[in-house]
Amino acid sequence: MDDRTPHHPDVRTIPLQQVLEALVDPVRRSIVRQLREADADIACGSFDIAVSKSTATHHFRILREAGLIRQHYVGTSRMNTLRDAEFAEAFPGLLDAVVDAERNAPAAARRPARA
Amino acid sequence: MDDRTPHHPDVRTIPLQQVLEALVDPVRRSIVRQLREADADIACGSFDIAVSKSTATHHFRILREAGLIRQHYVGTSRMNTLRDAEFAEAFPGLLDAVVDAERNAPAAARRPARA
DNA sequence: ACGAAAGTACGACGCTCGTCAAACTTTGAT
DNA sequence: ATCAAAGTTTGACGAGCGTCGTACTTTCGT
Repeated sequence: MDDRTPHHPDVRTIPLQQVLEALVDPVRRSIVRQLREADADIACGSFDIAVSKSTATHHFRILREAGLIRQHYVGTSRMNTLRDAEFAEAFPGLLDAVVDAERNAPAAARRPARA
Repeated sequence: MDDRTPHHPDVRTIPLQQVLEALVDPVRRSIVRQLREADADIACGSFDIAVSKSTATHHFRILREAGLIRQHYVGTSRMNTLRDAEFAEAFPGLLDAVVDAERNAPAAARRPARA
C-alpha cells in the first residue's frame, strides 16, 4: 500500500504569498517549465536540474505544498504532474504569465540572477 | 535642477527573475496594489505600509529597478506611478494575475506568511 | 537665514533559504 | 537473501534579504 503518497493541499486554500515564494526560485521554475513542455509525468530523477538529490527533494516539496505539482510513487520512482487546471482556477493567468515570460527567453535569462 | 530623477530601466530588458523577486515581498505587493487602486501618483510617505522610512526607500528602489514603478520629485516629495502599460507589454498578464489573486482576499492572506 | 519635512545612504543585525554530504528507507531485481 | 536504485531526512553552512537607527541632503516655508 502507499502511505507513501504525500499530502496534497487544496489549491484554493493556498495564499498567493506561498505560491510566489515557490515560483521565485529559478530551479523550481525550471521544473515547472519542464513539466509544462512534457505534459506527461516525470520522475524526480529525470529532470534537467543542476542540484544534488537532497536539494531536488527539497524543491519538489516546496512545489507540492504550494499546490503546483502532484506526486505519486511508481515503484521506487516518484512521479510528478503539474496541477495545471486546478491551479489556474485558483490563480487565473498566473502560471501562464510566468511560464510564457521565459518561454523564448535567452538561456542567460533562465539562470539565477545571483550565482 | 532635477538630476534627482533616478534611473528607470527599459522594462523589456528586465529578467523575470528580478520581477518575481520584487513581487514576492508582501510590502512591495501592497505598494503596487495601492497604486493600482488609486490610479494617481502617490508620494512615498503617503503609503499605508508598516515599515520605517529607510526600509520604505529600499522597497521603492527594488520596485523601480524591476520596472514596476516610475518615480519623480515634486518639491521634497517623491511621487510614484505604476508603469502599468509598459510592464504589461513586457510581461503580459503577470501583474493582473498577481494583483487580482489578492484583490478580495481575506486580510490575513495579505500579511506576510512568516512574521 | 533658519528650521522643518521628505527622502536617501550607510552600516549593522538576525533570520531564512538554497545548498550539500551522509545516513537511512523502501522497492525491485538477481 | 542481497544488492542496487531512487528518494528522504537530518544537520550544517554561507549568502542574501528585510529591517532598523543614525547621519546626511535637498527643498519649502516663514
